[in-house]
Amino acid sequence: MEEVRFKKLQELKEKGINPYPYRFEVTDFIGNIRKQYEEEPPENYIVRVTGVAKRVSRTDKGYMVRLADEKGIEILVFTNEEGLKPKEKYTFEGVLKRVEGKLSVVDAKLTQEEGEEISKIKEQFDYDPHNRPVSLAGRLVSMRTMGKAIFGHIQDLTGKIQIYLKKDIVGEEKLKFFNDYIDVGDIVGVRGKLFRTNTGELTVEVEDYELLAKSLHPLPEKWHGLKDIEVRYRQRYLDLIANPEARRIFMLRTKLISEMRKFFEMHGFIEVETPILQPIASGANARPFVTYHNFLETELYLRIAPELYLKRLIVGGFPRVYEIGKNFRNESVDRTHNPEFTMVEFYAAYWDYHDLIKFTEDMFVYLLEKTLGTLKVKYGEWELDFTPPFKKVRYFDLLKEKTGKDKDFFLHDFEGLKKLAKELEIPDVDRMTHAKLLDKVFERVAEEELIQPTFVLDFPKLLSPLAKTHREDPELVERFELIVARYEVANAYTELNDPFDQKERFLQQLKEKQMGDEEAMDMDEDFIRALEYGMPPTAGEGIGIDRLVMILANTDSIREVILFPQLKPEKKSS
RNA sequence: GAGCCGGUAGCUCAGUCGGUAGAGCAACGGCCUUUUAAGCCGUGGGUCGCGGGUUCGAGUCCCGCCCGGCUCACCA
Repeated sequence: MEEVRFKKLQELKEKGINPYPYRFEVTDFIGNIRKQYEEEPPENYIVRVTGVAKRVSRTDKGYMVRLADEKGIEILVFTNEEGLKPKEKYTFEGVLKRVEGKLSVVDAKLTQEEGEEISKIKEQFDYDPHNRPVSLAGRLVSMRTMGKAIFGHIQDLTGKIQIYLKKDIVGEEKLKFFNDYIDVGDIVGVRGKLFRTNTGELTVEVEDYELLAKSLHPLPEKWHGLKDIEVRYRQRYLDLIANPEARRIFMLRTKLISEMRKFFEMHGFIEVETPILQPIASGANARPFVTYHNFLETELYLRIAPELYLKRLIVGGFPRVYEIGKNFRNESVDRTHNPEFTMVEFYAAYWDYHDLIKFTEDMFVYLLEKTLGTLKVKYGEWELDFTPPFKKVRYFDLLKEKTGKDKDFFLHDFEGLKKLAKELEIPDVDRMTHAKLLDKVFERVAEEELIQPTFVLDFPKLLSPLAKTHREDPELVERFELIVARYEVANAYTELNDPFDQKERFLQQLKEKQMGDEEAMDMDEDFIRALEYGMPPTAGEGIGIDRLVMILANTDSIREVILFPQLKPEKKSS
């Protein structure tokens, strides 16, 4: 198949036609053009339509019916009704919605009552484009040749639009060229006028077109798309071409990050960049990647967190900073972990963690309204409600509620805690430090049930070497985690700015490391020195972007929200 | 790292008890000037993930390996 296309490519070159030309004047993105002539139906707009079923197709869940009225105007109906037959007349009641740009009736049910004409409904939301001239470009994703005319769809990131070439307008030669040399998958540019076909679809009547790039490989199948998960990740470009859901998720991700930047800017934060190559990997509990700089003759680590650098900037007098960027952790890869992942970390001088709670709620409300337009998010079986104030619960209150044991037990009865952990069937209990064990027990008994957005407040000090001691309890720190759908989405605290206390905490971490905790933090002497110059009272927070996108996109795999997730290299079979 | 599941045409998938490797879409040739999962007639297309073994005979059974998915263990 590739050979046929390669032959076409050769022939084009022989004809003196460049199959890879330099530019094409585009008047707009396809989606923008469609938006101008297509109105979005209101939420939950119920319609009743009557028409003849022209085709009944099975989909993943139910059936898709192409329904036409007497004038031939068509609408798509998605239904679970069984036994529908083509050429029969039906009336459906359902919700009017655009599916991939086309007006459709979803969740439709058969009804005996009188239905409206399809054309009446479509007129309200699909406008006449009045032969407006356009120049559009995109990938040809389908083609239907009809002798002296050709239909097809071209697609860009923003949408699809039908193109129509007929002999009378485009000319015999150009029509033949399209038939002979243009394939599904090629990038083409078209110039022509917008009109609606007999069935009501917005279409470019092509006056002239250009091949903009030849595609040598066939595209994935148009109906089932690309399902092979491995190919979807390894060749993400194919996934993006073939699967609208993939495009939707990454558009959502882009939108979220862009709105996040706006929100920070609105609140006086400036965006900064701190080193990814760091001589000391500290600021989080994780194993780093190690690399080597030839000229400096030194080992460097890919950062596991930007925290200690961002706080140096607070010392330097930047009162509100944020950084959106990658962190790298050399741990295993699974459904919720990629070796490189995106976090936003932000720090505000003169705030404490109470300010951050409010700020976080405000930010989530803002982001949700800008991206999904709702505070109630469907995630798997659950409906997550982000209406503030979010639930708040103190760390040890939650533990006490679940286990009946109090803070004293967890912090001072190491042997008792071990026994409890064993009862909870936590593995490798005997090899864990006190801090690690406490963390595990909390995860096992408490996080399981934290589905709705919940702030867990006031963590034990031994789990938080960079957080400031709680003003009311020396065994706690002023820290919270925001947990949503069992994921730790945000982690924040009033920052420790006492250099002596900070040094003690690092020393404690070194002890933990010696006791076998590979992820304990390293001492950063210069960071201590920075604190000695004086860091104002400060609050800081990190939000995991990937996990947040997972929740908004309603997916349970981090690989669905990272464009190019890490996979093992493909082995060449040579 | 352990357990379970998967890998068959470009894509989506069938493949019975071990007995000639299949369908739809895509491709190729023909017909067709408002089609839309277009339609109609015809044609070609396979390292059955890789390597070994058992067998007269392996996509199918056995062993090893590669890649992916899920679950578990660790980081978020």
